[in-house]
Amino acid sequence: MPELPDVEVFRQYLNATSLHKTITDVEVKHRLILGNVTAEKIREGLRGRKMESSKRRGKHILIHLDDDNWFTLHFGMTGRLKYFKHLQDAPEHDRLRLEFKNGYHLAYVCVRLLGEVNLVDGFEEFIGMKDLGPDALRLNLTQFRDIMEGRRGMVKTTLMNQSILSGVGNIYADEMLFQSGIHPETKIKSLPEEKLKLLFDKMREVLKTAIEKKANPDDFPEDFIIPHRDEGETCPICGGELVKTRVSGRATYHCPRCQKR
DNA sequence: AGTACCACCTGACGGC
DNA sequence: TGCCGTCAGGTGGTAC
Repeated sequence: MPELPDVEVFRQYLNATSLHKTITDVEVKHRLILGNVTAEKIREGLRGRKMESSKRRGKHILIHLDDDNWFTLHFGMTGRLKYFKHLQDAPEHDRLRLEFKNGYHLAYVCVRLLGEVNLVDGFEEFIGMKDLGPDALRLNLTQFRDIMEGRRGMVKTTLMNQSILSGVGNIYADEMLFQSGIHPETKIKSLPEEKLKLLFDKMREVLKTAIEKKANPDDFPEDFIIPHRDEGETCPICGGELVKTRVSGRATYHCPRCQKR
């Protein structure tokens, strides 16, 4: 689930439910989701604090606390947030749970424990620690060209490299390449200028559309490939059969007719 | 710089 | 029904 659009939706959810409320209790329910902090530090750092605002960089949410520290969330492959009142409504697999003064709770849910929470002094310090490239939605065409300049890798692998640009994952990489008519294994350096611009435009369009639709594939436009990522499914544009391959170890779907090498 | 492979985890699913 | 291999939208390390 959690690529840039999903994480942006989580951030909006957090903003709508959990800002400006005093945190009265913190429960770390599983240590594997802790980054460079101990359970003690998380508890001490959050208890009595309020979350005042949030930012997103790639697939990370950074929450500004009222003591000027930052509480960060990453969701791995299976993370999400859930705000609820009564403990009997607590979701399964919640790994961190905050309680607010109003009696409500915010759960950080992460089935596979591949996500991570952190507590850091500064925004930039965190970005540096994770070596995150510019956010895929806050990047202009010139910056995009500069970033891609001179790269010898495959286009899909490059799009998913969080140090080069952050936010694009396996699913949405497939979508923007499909919308651009680019084969996922195309070498960056062999992409003509206008194809690179098209990819930039489609990257933004796909991410923005997904956010508008609350990252729910059921509501995606008819011509999106995401709802058709499955064996034996057909291309929503030409009707041909989609092909599943593996690109840098990740399941990849494309339409051989619409995305020629 | 780029790639291939392994590892970290849990849960769902298909085959037998 | 139950066991087993395989796979899953992320990332990091290592070896080539």
